[in-house]
Amino acid sequence: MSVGRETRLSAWIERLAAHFAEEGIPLIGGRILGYLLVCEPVERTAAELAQELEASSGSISTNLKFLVNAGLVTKRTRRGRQAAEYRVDEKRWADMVQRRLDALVSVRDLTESGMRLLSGDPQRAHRLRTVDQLYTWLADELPPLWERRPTPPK
Amino acid sequence: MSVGRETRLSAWIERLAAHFAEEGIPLIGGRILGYLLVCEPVERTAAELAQELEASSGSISTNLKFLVNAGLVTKRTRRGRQAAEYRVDEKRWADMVQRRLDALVSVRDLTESGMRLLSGDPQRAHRLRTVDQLYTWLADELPPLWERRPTPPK
DNA sequence: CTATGGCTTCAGTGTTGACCGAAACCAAGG
DNA sequence: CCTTGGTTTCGGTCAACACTGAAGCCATAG
Repeated sequence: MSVGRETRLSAWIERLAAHFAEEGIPLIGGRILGYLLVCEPVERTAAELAQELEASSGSISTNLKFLVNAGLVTKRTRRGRQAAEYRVDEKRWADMVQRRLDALVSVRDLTESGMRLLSGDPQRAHRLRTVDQLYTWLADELPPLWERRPTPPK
Repeated sequence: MSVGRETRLSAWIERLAAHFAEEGIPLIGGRILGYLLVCEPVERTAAELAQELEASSGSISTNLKFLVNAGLVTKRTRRGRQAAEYRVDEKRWADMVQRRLDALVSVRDLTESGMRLLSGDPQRAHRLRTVDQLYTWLADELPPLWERRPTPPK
């Protein structure tokens, strides 16, 4: 006996949330993201999310604020509707990825200033130089590659 | 009146540790890494690290175990020496970076399986498709780029 | 075999952060 | 102005984790 699509999607949402939990995004925040990526219709109110994800209204509020602030979710209010509607802004997903790449590349600033402190003692700088060269290569390669990324039309 | 190089290096170590703390590496672990990158001579015992970094022997032990396990630090024991000596293995730093890139790319497995669940409903899959295309591009580009990385001679 | 120095283990402490649920707050509608 | 439905704020709980320091463990030296 096979399980329904919605059940599978629940499991999928949970896996996605677990992945991002490891990267520092709260579990409920990850669930919201996953749910908003696949729900129909695309917009949901905070109350609907609380019920669907079985989370407290407080947690939903906190995490929605976080996601809106990160740009991944947009909030829309409408005249005549007391409830705000939330939806993912899938286009902004790239921003999040870019932030992660930037974090990697930014280590180069550290290795670079470390190398300056050790200038005049190449012997002692040897270990740090190896690391610095790696990050210098990353800093040279990643940003241009990122720029060549195909942006979705429309 | 200017401060000495060792003082500056202490501050540098602290900045490095702070950076990696944000990425989930314990503060003391980060300090050990930074210190082992620039200390002279290159090898230190756990006791020396504890004194130099003003941390408890327990913390040093735990974090050294963690770093050795991650491959970033190697432990060496010598006949006639009761104290083991630790040093950074700067070559292995690339492994850590690769793990981070892999974590990014691995999201593609999630988006891919999500797309499968939504096959047959392209309308509903639209948001996820946008995200999936981004990670597909990353999965196509990053591994080959990484392979082209110049590995240090010697 | 005993003593010594150093490393690791472990129980305990303090802190951080996610989460909950109730209370306060804020429209919009009667 | 009061009510209603919804959202945000806030105090409190709980679990996870970094860190400490003391006790235990090992290996070496005498």
